[in-house]
Amino acid sequence: MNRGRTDKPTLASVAELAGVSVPTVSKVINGRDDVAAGTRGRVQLALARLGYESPVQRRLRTSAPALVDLVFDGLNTSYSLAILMGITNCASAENVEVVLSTVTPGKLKSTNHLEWSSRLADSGRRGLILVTSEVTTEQLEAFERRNIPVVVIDPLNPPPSGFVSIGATNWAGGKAAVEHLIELGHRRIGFIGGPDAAECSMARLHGYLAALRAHGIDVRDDYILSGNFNLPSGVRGASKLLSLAEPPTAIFAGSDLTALGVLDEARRRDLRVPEDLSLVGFDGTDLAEQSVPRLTSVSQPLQEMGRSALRSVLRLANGEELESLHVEFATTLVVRDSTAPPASAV
Amino acid sequence: MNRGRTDKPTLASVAELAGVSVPTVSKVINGRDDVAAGTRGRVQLALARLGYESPVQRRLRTSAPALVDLVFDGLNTSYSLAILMGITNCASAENVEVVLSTVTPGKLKSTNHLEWSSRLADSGRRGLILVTSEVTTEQLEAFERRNIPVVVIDPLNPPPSGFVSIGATNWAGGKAAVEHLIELGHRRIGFIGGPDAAECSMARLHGYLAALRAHGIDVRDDYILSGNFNLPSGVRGASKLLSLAEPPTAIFAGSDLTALGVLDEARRRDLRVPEDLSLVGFDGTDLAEQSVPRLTSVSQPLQEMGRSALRSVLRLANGEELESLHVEFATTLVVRDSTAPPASAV
DNA sequence: CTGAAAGCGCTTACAG
DNA sequence: CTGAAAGCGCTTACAG
Repeated sequence: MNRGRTDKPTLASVAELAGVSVPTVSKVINGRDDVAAGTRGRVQLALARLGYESPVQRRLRTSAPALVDLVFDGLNTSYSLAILMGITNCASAENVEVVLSTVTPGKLKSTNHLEWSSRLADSGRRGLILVTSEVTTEQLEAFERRNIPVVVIDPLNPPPSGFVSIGATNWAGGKAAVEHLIELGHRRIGFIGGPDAAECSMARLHGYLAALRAHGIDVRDDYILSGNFNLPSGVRGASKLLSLAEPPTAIFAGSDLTALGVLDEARRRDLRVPEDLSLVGFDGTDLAEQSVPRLTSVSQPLQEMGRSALRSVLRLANGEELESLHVEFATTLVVRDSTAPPASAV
Repeated sequence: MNRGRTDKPTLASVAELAGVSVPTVSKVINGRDDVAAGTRGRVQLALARLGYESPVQRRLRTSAPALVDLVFDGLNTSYSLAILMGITNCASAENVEVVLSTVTPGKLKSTNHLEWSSRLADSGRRGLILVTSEVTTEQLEAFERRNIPVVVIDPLNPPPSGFVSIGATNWAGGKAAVEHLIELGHRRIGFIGGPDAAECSMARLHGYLAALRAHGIDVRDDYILSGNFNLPSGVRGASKLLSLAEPPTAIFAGSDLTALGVLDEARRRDLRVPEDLSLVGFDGTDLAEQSVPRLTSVSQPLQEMGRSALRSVLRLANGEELESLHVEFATTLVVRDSTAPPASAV
C-alpha cells in the first residue's frame, strides 16, 4: 500500500521515493555539495512531490500566524499609504501578519532570485505581495518553484502570463478624465504621464487618445509628455506645456502628485485653476481632497486593491485556484474644484 | 566543572540544574498540566537561568533575519508614514525585518498581555516598537518578563519609569512656534491641541503658555482648545476661535493636519492666510510643504525618530544598555508662507 | 505526578 | 559520492 501521500512526509519517505538513503536526503536539504547532480535532482523531485517541510517550517506554518511579505518599490506617497492600509487592515481581519520592506525604486529586479526565494521559503513566508515593482520572470519562476505565491499590484511592466496581478481600469479612467474635460468644452488638452515603459501609464495615455479621437479632436504630439508620477514631473511638464505657442487649456496628469506639481507651476505663472487652466489628477488619494483647489481626480480603490491582493495570496497559499489571474478594479472620476469650462468658451 | 553556562542549553542541562528528568522539562515547556506546581517552578527557573531556546526558536534567531514587531495606533497620516519610512529604511540597512500591524486607535491596551507577549516570544520576535500607542504597565511588564524589548515612539501617556521611549522636544517646539508669532506682532494667539491626556499635546500647550508669559501676554482660556490632532479638530477649533467676539489673529495648531482644518475653515470665512490669520502647524510633514499656502510648522525629525527606535530595540535585544531610557529629538521651527504680521500691526 | 524506556526525525562522522 | 552506524535532542506511552 502506498502511504507516501497520506502520511506527513519525513526524510525517510522522501528517501524511499527517491530511492536513496536518509542521510543523502538530509544533505540535499542542507545544501551540502557532496551529492551527485543526478541524485540531487531525484531527491529534489521527491521533496517537491511529497511537499516535504522541515520541522521548523511545519512549526512556523501551523503554530504561528502566517507571515506574508510585502515589498514596496518606494514608500513615500499617499498612494502607497492607501494600499498599505488596505493590506494591514485586511491582515488583522484574516489573522495574518505582514512583513514590510521597501526597496529603492528599480533595485528589486537585481536581487538574486535564488537567494531571495530561499530566504522567504526558509523563513516560512506564506506569500509575497509586490507593489509597483519591476521583477524578472526568473524571479517569479523561482518563487513558483518554491511554492510561494506572488501577487503584483499595479505592475510597472505586465507580468509574464501565468502570474497574478491586480490593477485598476487605467484605460477607462484616462478616457473618463479626458471626456469630462471635453464635455466642459476643452479642445486643447495636455497629458503628463509616468515612465514610458509603465503599463499603467500607457493605458492612461491610450484612454486619453481614445477620448480625443471619439470626439474628433486632433492628437498633438507636443501635448503628450512622460514623467515619473512625482511632483517635479508635474512642474516640468506644466512648464513645457504652458510655454507652448498654443498652450493647452486643460491638463490631465497621470497622478495626483504630478497634478500638484502642475498646480505649483500654474501658480508660479499666475494662472488660476480652474479658471485659466483645468486640471485632472489620477489616483484619488488624500492629496486630491487636501489640495487647494481640491483636485478633480480619477480615483482608484487602492485600499480594496490591497485587500484583494492579500486575499488572493492567501487563497493561493491555501491551494485554491483564482478565477482570474489579472483583476482590474474600476476607477471612478471624482469631480472636485480643479475643472471648469475653458475661459474662451465661457 | 560547571559547563552549564558555556554549552548551548539543552533539555538535559536544564533537567540537571532543576534536579528533574528530561521528560519533565519537556512537559513544562509544552505546557502540559501533569506537572506539580513546585516542580514546574523549579524547571521554569532553570529554563530562564540557562536561557533555554527550543530548536525552532534557535533556528529562527540564528538563521533567519531578525523580526521586529511594529504596531501603529492608526496608520493614515503623513506623520505615520514618515516614521514608518525611517524604520523600514533603517531595517534594510540593519538586516532586520519589520512585521507591521495596525490597531484601531485606543484598542491596543485591551489586548491580553499574556497572550500578546507569548505570541511574540513564540514567533521569535526580537523586539517591539509601538507608535503613539496607549499601553498598560501590565503589558510592558509581560514583555519584560519574556525578554522582549519594547520602545514606544511618542507615547500618548508617559510610559512607567524603567521603559524606553522616544519623543521630540514638544515643549520647546511649542514655545518656538508661539515666539515666532509674537515676534511677528501677534498678541491674540489661539491654540488647538490634541487629546487633553496626551503627554505630547500637554507639552506643546505648556510651551505655548511659557512663550505668552515670557512676553507678558495674558493667557485667555477661551483661546485654548483640545482636539484629536486630525483635520476636523482644526475645522471645529477654528470655527470656535474665529467666532469669538475678539478672535485670535494667529493660531498655533497641534498638528499639520489640524492646521489644514484651520485653513479650510478660514477659507470658508473668506479669511486669507497669512494676511488675515497666521497659522503654525506641528510635525513638519509633507502636508506642510504641499498645502497652499505652504505651512509654517514645527518640524519633528520623524524619520530619525523611527530609525532611533529600531536601533534602540536592536541594542536592547543584543543585551546592550541604553545611555538613556527617554530620548528627545530636537524640533525645529520651519517658517514658510502661513505666518505674517497681523493686519492691525501693519 | 514522575521518570526509565522506547522511539522519532534528523544529522554527523566515517568507511568504502 | 553514498549509506550503515552512532548519536543528538526531544517526545511519547506507560509503569509505578
